[in-house]
Amino acid sequence: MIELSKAEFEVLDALWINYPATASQIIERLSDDKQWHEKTIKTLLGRLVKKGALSFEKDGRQYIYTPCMERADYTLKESQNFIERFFSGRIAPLVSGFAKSEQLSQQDINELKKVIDDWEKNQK
Amino acid sequence: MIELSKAEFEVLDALWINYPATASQIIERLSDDKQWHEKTIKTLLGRLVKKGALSFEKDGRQYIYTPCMERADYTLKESQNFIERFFSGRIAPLVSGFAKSEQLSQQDINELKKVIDDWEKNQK
DNA sequence: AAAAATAGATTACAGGTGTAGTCTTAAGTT
DNA sequence: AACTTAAGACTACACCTGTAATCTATTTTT
Repeated sequence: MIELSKAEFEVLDALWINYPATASQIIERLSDDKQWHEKTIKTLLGRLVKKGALSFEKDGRQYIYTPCMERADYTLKESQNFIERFFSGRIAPLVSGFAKSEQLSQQDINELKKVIDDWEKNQK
Repeated sequence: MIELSKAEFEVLDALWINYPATASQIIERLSDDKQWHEKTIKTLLGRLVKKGALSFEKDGRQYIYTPCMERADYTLKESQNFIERFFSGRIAPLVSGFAKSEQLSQQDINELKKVIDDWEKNQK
């Protein structure tokens, strides 16, 4: 699995919003939430390319970036990893922790029920 | 929130198994799964103390360590953080990702149902 | 008592990370 | 044509991390 740092992930996440995209577009998207210097983001783009998380094509002297993987695939792997490390690979204890500390809303519950429902339909 | 590295967490996790405990006990516990050198573990214990994750009392020239927080509290915070970063704070998409990629067993489903059930009882 | 083992403290060191600054070169502007 | 701007490449640098080795002082052991 490609290992990304927090900051690298956030840059990739900005690209996932819509791609392919240029560095300036990505910088633009990140400017709302982050106070990152343009140079910082470019460094991170370079590192992402080096790690194989992004590819690019040249357009004049600009690069047009594209992610090398889908967000859902990446987050799934990260989730598995996380749940393995903290909950021995079982997902219910994580949810249970949220429930016990009142972190679950009725909406969360409804969504979870739907996930379970869909899963069960799929088993038939 | 105290930020722990992967290795630091694993050392703390060995202490959570049973505490208070001495460095040698922790080293002993970790020896099954890890090929860490004794010195490595002691370095990590030192860093955990410095970060405020552990405290200790002296017993002769040994230290007797105790975690400064509970495992459930720590993992809850990590979970919140994780879910915030990858799923905008909503838990269902994480579970849904597992479901879609066939990562859920019947046992997981049963456990999740129980969590939901308990939650609903608690609402009444 | 001298020697050896051991506890923790201090030091080491390469690779990752956050956060840019400087360099080089090409494109746009005057 | 000369000047300025902007794109990416390269460099920087402190702190974190994994992974110990060495130092110092105290117990054990012989």
